[in-house]
This record gives sequence, structure tokens and C-alpha cells, in this order.
Amino acid sequence: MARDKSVVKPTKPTEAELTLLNILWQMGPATVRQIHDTVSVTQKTGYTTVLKILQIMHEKALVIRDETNRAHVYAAADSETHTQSSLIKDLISKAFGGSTSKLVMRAIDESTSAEEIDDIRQLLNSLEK
Amino acid sequence: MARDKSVVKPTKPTEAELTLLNILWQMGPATVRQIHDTVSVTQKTGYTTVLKILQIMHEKALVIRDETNRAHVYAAADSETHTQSSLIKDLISKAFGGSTSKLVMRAIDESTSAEEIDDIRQLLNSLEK
DNA sequence: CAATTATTACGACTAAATTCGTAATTTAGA
DNA sequence: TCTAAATTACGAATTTAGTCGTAATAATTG
Repeated sequence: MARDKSVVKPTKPTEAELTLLNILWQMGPATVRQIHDTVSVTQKTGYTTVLKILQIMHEKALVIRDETNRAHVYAAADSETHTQSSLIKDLISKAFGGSTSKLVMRAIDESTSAEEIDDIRQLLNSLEK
Repeated sequence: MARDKSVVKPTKPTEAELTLLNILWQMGPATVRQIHDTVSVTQKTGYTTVLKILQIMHEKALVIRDETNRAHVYAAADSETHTQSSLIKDLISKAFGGSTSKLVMRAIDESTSAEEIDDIRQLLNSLEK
């Protein structure tokens, strides 16, 4: 049976895709050139590799593209927050039996700073109401 | 340069592998037959497919194998807790800029039950000392 | 306008993940 | 023992991810 395109769940980004999304969330809309320059700071990746991944992400609707100018301008299709939520929900269901509290227990360890713990405590307090 | 095998980081399990690990953590050591029977309850997967994935997991040292008997007995190489920690750390670094508190904020939402929130609060309290 | 440069398009290639069929082997039962 | 059943071994086929070279196209500039 044919699937209804409008209801297809957004694809989970791969690692390479997530790397580019992080850059887009950071810089905002950018050209392949800008994105490649940024990713090149930490990784040795070919320009066409970045281009290709962005094109695939466009097919998957992970990014939107402005083709007005010669150099297309790419932007993340979903917000960082939205994507984070979907990634974390996925992990909770696949590795934590659906238990958010178990995940939080595993997430916090000796390497977690006092500030982070404090932030989390604040969050908990704000849920009181 | 050759890598020191004894220091090679444990591979991150794929989705199919994680499915089988969940079963092994649940049942304890088990034969391919038992694992296949269990996975079959929720998915339609061929017996040899399960066997193959377990063999690959063995190569990757994700599981250990007792070959004493005809039907080999497989068991998870790492504990569920250990694997959960490593998966969550991976996600924190790749999608949350290394911030545990950001992850916890995204993890908790309207669908999180009061019991879960309570469990998390207890955990926070236990960190007081 | 021609030549150089920048960018996108296209396709190929490798590696890993997933699937499973068939062969070989071992065990157990008649 | 000999046949049937169960299990592992082997390898092929498919899909996705990731990589990049080269061709085609568009823009720039001398």
C-alpha cells in the first residue's frame, strides 16, 4: 500500500547529517561553501561530500534550500529543540524501555558538574506547579 | 599504526543489535532458538537473520558465546547499565553540545508521568550529600 | 567575448547493516 | 546404523551511509 507522504515521520538524521545540522543551527542559513569551511575546522571532508550530504538531506526534508542565487542557501528544516526531543525519545524507547527516569539516572554521573545538577534541579522545581 | 586491540573502544550497537541485546539482558544467556522465538513475538525476522546478527555481534565482542554444546549460548558482553551510559554519553556529545542538563530538559515533557518525575526528584535529592 | 573560477549535478565506489537461502554438520531417534 | 531434524557456516543480495571525482553549468573578470 502506498504511504501518505504528508504523514511520513521525519527521518532520523545520521551522524554526518547531525554534524551539518549542528552547524546550521549555530550559523543559521548558509551556503555549502560556508558549511564546508566550518566543518573543515574539525574534520577533513571534501567539498562535494558536504554538498552531497546536504542534497540528500534536502530529499529527506531535513533541510530546506533557497535556490534563488547560484550558491544555494541551506537551512535546518526543524529546530534544534525539536530534533533533540525526537532523538531523545527514540533513545528512551529503544534503550531504556520507555523510562525517562532511567535515562536521567544514567545521564547523570560523576562527570556531571554541580552547575548542571543545579540546572536540572531548577527544572524539576519549575515543574512543581 | 596498528591499534592495540585491548584498548579498542566497544562498538556502538546498531538498532538490530540493540534489539537482541535487550532480549539478552531480559532473559539472560540464551540460544539462537530462544532469542529468535522471543524476537518473533514482535517482529517477523528469519532464524538465520538472528543467527547472523549474533555472529557479527560476536566478532564485534558485543556478546560472548558458549560453544560447549551444539546450540551455542549467547550472552551480552556488557551490562545493560554500561551500554545505556555509553549510548547516552554519545547522544549528549553529538546532539546536546555536551550538556547533560539540556538533555534532561528535552527528555522531560508533558508525556512524562508524575511517578517518573518523582523518581528523578529522588535521584536529585540523593545527590545532595 | 573568452578564459578562469565557483558551484551544482551526476554517478561511481566502498563499507556497513540487514536480510535470508542453501550447504554442511551434528545430534537424536527409529 | 541410517534417516530426519536442528543448528551453524557460508555467502549472496539489497539497502543505506559516506566519500569523492568529473562533467556540466553559471558567474566573474580581464
